[in-house]
Amino acid sequence: MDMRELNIASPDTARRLLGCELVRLIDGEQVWVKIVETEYYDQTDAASHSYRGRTPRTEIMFGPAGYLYVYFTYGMHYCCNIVLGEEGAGAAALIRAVEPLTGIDTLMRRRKRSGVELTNGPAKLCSAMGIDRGLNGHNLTQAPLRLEMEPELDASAVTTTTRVGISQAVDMPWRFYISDNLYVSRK
DNA sequence: AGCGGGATTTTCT
DNA sequence: GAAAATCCCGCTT
Repeated sequence: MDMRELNIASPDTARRLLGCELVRLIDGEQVWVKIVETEYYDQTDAASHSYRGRTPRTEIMFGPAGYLYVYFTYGMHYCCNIVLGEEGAGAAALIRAVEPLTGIDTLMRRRKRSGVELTNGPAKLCSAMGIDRGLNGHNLTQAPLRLEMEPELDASAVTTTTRVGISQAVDMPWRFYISDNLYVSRK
């Protein structure tokens, strides 16, 4: 159960992150959340930021696994990924939804929402958890944002679908979510 | 419940 | 100059 499992650039690794936890230290409180929805992107994938090779934005995506890749989009939102694969792979798992476990008050203060609306989307969870440009390139073995590996979920608990919000490579079945989880962005 | 538009800025063509 | 790994609000049905 350690982060070396992230060194394989494969959709399976994005699925593997389901059920793992993120520990965010913010406003003096430890906020624990469980990852419940991910999508896989890599350099061979026309929908991926890494598709056209290294750029200033995608530099982190081409680095070692276990680091956070944060991007800004639609002039307004941040989304975060966990970098996967060996250096140079340009692969990552977009975190699309998480389930809050502790620190819900802290998340509500930042998000100005409650219930599933706290974290049931990639930009929503970044807003709730205070993830922005400042955490781009952050090493997830360290505070203030840590990844905690958990046992792999049984395949029967996971749903696999095509990805959300893209216009290229729309048929790749690279979105994964915990089937019965309320925080999944959409079913 | 579902559709359409606006917000707002980075990135690449 | 246009599109973008999104979200929210208001209007219609």
